Amino acid sequence: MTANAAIFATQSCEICPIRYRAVCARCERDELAELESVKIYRRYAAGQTVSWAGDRMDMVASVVSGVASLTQQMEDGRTQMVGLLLPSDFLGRPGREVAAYTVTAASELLLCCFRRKPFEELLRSNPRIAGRLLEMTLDELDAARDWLLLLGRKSAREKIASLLTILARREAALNLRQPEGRIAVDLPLTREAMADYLGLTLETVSRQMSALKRDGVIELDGKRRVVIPLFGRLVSESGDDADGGPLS
Amino acid sequence: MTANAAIFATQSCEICPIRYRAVCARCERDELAELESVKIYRRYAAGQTVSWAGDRMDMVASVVSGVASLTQQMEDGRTQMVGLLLPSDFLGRPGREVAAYTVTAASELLLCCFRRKPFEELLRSNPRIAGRLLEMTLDELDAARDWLLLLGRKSAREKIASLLTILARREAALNLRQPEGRIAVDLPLTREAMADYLGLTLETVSRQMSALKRDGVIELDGKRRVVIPLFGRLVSESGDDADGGPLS
DNA sequence: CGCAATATTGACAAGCGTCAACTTCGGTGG
DNA sequence: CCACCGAAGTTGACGCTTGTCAATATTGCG
Repeated sequence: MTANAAIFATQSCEICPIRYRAVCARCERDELAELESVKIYRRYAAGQTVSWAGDRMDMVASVVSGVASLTQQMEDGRTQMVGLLLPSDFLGRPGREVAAYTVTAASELLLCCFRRKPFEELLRSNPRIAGRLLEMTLDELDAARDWLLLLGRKSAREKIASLLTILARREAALNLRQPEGRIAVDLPLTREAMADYLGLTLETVSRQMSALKRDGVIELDGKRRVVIPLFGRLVSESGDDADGGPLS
Repeated sequence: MTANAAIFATQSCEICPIRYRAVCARCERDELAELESVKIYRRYAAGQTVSWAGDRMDMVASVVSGVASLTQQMEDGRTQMVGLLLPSDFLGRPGREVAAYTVTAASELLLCCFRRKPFEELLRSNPRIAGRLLEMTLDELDAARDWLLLLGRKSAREKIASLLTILARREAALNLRQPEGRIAVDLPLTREAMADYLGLTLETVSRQMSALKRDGVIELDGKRRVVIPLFGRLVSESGDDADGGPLS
């Protein structure tokens, strides 16, 4: 992780907003105390790069608040987002020296960082942390597989509807609710970042957002806030079957 | 895992072809003996379904030989492959009751199966198995992220070249070699399965295979064997930068 | 040898990308 | 408080890549 990140004073794990969803979720009080002594908070401004593909990676981290994106680039500049990290998600790969992807703060971002080597030691010694990381990695793999379906088989309109559905579900999950009826969703991504997520151009994203608005599926409140008058309607536009699954 | 699979006699783990790559790779002799007493081999014919999305999943398994595919389907029938499991890959998700994807034998397939519940107990008690599974899951997540780039940003021609490159690398890895110069690769997939992997139609796959042949990038020896006169040429057609990485 | 499954090829159309002009937003400084 | 400016977003015209539908060829198996 590179410089320019503001470093903040350590705060108590007990009152941490991601206490029960992050990699430390299963830890007991005494284990938290151990983590607390070695963690470092880092804050990044929207748009700032957290680390470049190819950089040495000496840290792993949890996203405390904000949104980070992982992206991959081809030589000619074509860009694909390959990870969208929301609060409680884990960043970094134990056992890897060199970052495989570029990490960018999509919005203001707060990370809870650990030095990689000591964290790897914890993974070996603490089955609660190792088990939770395995579970989170399996969840991420499932999410990646849904993303494969989105990229490989969905139309531009379905892709947009799917992304809005995902964001609505994650936002609702933080409030321990199911999304339904009329809801508002924050869009922490620019049109270009949405395009990189969806394998589209930003022009196509813009056109399909306009089309969904014209058809009454969404309303725009500024550029970065979307109101969904009827959540079920959006889901049916996404091409997925209704429920959203009993997963997680 | 459903019926119709032939069940074979237990064979020694010591001489297993995937001994040093599978989930059991780090186990010691005595641990292998424990696994040996509970494993069951199952064999499936090409085209046979191993398990349907939504089925109860009471087993997990390692692919011993052959190829299995994981696929996801939309209500209207659009199909996307979301996993291609080759020898040593792990099948199933500890902690999940119900299969999320349909598993099909793409070629003749031999699985080394364990009942899920006892395997979950092993994960808790045996850090060698848990650690290896975490490592394999992280590798799969990386592979899925490369796949996202392929689906989101590559042309049909680049997609085909990428798939052939992946298969060549995996086949070479089994023989502990680096692919280079003139090599032959088995194609364990039909044109339709290739299309499902690549997010294309089978017609586009067929056309691009013909184009690569016309341009001298590949030669066809029957439908299911591809000769690559110059591996580097194929890689440059794939859109990836040369090396293929020091990964794994 | 014949049939069904698999693969190839062609003609055409649709969806999305490209290039370009224009508009809106949001923050800064006068 | 408002005017200005650059960044972000929208819209239009057009063309290319890939999908669709259909006919034909090839393969492998009984």
